[in-house]
Amino acid sequence: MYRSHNCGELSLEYLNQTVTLAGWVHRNRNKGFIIWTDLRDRYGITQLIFDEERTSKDIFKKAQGLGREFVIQVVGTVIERESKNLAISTGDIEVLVENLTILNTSKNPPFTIEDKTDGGEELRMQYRYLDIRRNSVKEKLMFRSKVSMAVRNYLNDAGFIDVETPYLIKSTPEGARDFVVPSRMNEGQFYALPQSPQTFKQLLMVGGIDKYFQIVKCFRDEDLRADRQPEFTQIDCEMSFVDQEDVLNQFEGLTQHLLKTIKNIEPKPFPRISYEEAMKTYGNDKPDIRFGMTFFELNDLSQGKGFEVFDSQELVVGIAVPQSADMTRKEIDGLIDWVKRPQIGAKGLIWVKCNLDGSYKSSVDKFFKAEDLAKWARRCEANTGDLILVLSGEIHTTRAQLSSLRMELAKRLGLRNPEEFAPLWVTDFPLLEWDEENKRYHAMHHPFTSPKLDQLELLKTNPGAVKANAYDLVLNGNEIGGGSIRIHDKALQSQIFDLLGFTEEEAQGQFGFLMNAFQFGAPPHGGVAFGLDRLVAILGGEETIRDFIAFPKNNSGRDIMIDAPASISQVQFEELSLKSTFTKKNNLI
RNA sequence: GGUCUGGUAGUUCAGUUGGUUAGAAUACAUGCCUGUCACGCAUGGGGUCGCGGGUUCGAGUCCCGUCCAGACCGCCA
Repeated sequence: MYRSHNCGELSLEYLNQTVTLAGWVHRNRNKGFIIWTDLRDRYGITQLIFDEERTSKDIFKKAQGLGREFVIQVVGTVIERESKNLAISTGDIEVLVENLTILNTSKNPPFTIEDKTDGGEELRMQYRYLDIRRNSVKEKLMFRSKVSMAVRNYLNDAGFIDVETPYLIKSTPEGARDFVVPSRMNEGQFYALPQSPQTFKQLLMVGGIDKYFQIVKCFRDEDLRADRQPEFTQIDCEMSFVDQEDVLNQFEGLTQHLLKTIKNIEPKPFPRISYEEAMKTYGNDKPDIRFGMTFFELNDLSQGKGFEVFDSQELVVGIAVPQSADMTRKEIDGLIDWVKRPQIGAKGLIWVKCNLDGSYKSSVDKFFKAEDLAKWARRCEANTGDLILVLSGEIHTTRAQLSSLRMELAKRLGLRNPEEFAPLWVTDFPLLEWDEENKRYHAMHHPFTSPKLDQLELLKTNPGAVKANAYDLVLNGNEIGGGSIRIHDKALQSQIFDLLGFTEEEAQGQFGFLMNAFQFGAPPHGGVAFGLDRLVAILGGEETIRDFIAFPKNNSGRDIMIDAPASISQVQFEELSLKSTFTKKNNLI
C-alpha cells in the first residue's frame, strides 16, 4: 500500500493516527532545527514536519536532501500544528514523519509548479506534464470531466445510445480541408480523418438507432486560433422522427441541465431569433446578448442631407454606447483608428455625443442640424450621456465592422461578464451561400441540411433566398452548437447536390452510400453537434480553450512536447508508396 | 497567404540617444536561523542578448533576411 490517505483530507479528526502519504515535494522550509515539507498530490497539500529532536537522525538527514518535485512516501503521526494555516484545508494539522522513502528524485522543474507559475506559454506546453500538476490546469481538466459526465448523464437518461463511428473515412470536397492518411494496403489511396461523424450518424438513423450521441474527436486541417484546434471534441447527437422544435427543446434541455449542474443557474427558456434578425440587430450570426448596443438603421434619417459619405451607401447603421459621451477627443480618435485597422477595414467612424444638457455634438455638425441628430438619437434609443457611433457602406461588411466595434466596446466597458450566461437559438439560416470566388453556391451549414419544405419551389427560381431548417446555439457571443433537420429523401438530396455544382456522377461517387441508404426507408431525422472544448471554456469563464485540453497543439498546429508532426523514415515512405519530400527541415534523402 | 507583437540568466522581465565589466526578481547551491507556510538573513554560481548578414571606431540597441512563439484577418460547410 503506497498511501492510507491523500494530501487533501487530513484534519484534527485524524489526530494521533499513523498515516501513510505519498506525493510530490512541493516546497521545503528548512529552519535548521526543523524542516517543513509541503507534500502535494491531486487532492491538496499536507505539511510534513521533520524535527531534530523528534525525528531519527537518518530520516532527518534524508529530509535535508529533498528537492522540489521528488516523489516520496512518508509514514508518520498526525499532530496539531502550533501555528495554523487557515488558507488550506489541512492547515490545522501536520504529519510528524517517522519514515521517509524517496520513490523517485526529480530534476529542478523549468518553471515553478504554482498556481501563479513563472513559466511562459511555450515552456508550459513543452513540459505539459508538469503544467498539469498545477492547480489551475488540473482544475480545468477536472471541470471538463464534470461537464462531459453531465452531458452523458443527461443524454443517457433521455434514452440516447452512445455509438462510436470510424476515424478512417473518406475525403470529401465540401467543407474544411481534410487531414489525410495514406493507406499501405491500397496503393496510392488515402483515408481522411472525419471533420464530423455527419454521414455516419445519419446512417445510424437509417439503421434505426433513433437517438444517438457520441463525444467524439473531429479533425479539420485549417489555421488555428485561441479557440480553435485542429483536433477538437464534439458532442454529436442525432434523432429520428423529430422536427426542428423537438430538437431545439431536447438540446435546450441539455444546455439547461449543464447550466444547472455546473453553474447552478435556474433554467429559463432560451430566446430564439432568426438569422436575418440577428444580422440586422447585431451584425453577427452569433450575437452576444449579455448587453445592448443593438444596431439601428439610419438610412432614411441620414441620406439626402448633403453628406456624401452616407448618400451613396447601401447601409447607414448606428449603435448607442451607454454613458460614453464624456469620451475625450483622443479616445474617440483611438476608436476611429481601431476601426480603420486592416483587420476591421472601415473607412471612418461618425460619432454623436448626446450631452447631459440635451445638446448634441458630432463629427458631422456641418451637415446635420441638432434636430436631425435628435432623430438619430431617438432611433438608436440613446439616452443622454450616450455616444452614438455610425458606420456606413456595403451592407455585409458594414454590419461585420460595426459588430466588431460593438464587441470591442463591450469588452472595454466591462460588459462581457464571464459569470453571466446568455444563451439563445439562432434559426432560419439561409440554405446556400454564394461563393463569389468559385462562382457557385455552397451549403451554409452542410449539404445534408433540409430546406424549409414550403420553399421547395423557390429552390428552383431563387435558391439563394431559400431558408434551411438549420439552427445554432449561441452562448455569450460564441457558437457552441449547431445543427439541422436533414434531408432523408434521395430526390431532394440529388437536387441539392445539383445546386451545389455536383454532377450526378460526382454526387454518386462522393455520397452514393448515403443516397443509396435513403432508398431503404430512411426516417425523418435531425440533430445537433456541440463544440465541447469551447463550451467547457465558456462555462469555465475563459476565452482560450487550450488549458481545457490536456495536450493541445500550438499556433502552428505543432505539439511541441512530443515534437509532432515529424518526418518519417524512408522505409515508411516506400511502404506507403509515397515520394519523400525534400526540405531543409527534415533531413530526408 | 497576410497584418501586428515579442525572442536578453533555469524562469519572468528591465536595459535610456548606438558607448565602461549586460541588470532586477525569482529559481538553484552553500551557510545561518527554536513554528515556518511565497519563511527570513548572508554569500555564491549562472548569459552564443533566437540565428545569419550588413551599417559603424563601436550593435542587446539601427537596417536586411531568417527561424520560433503569441494575437488577429483570410480560412474554419
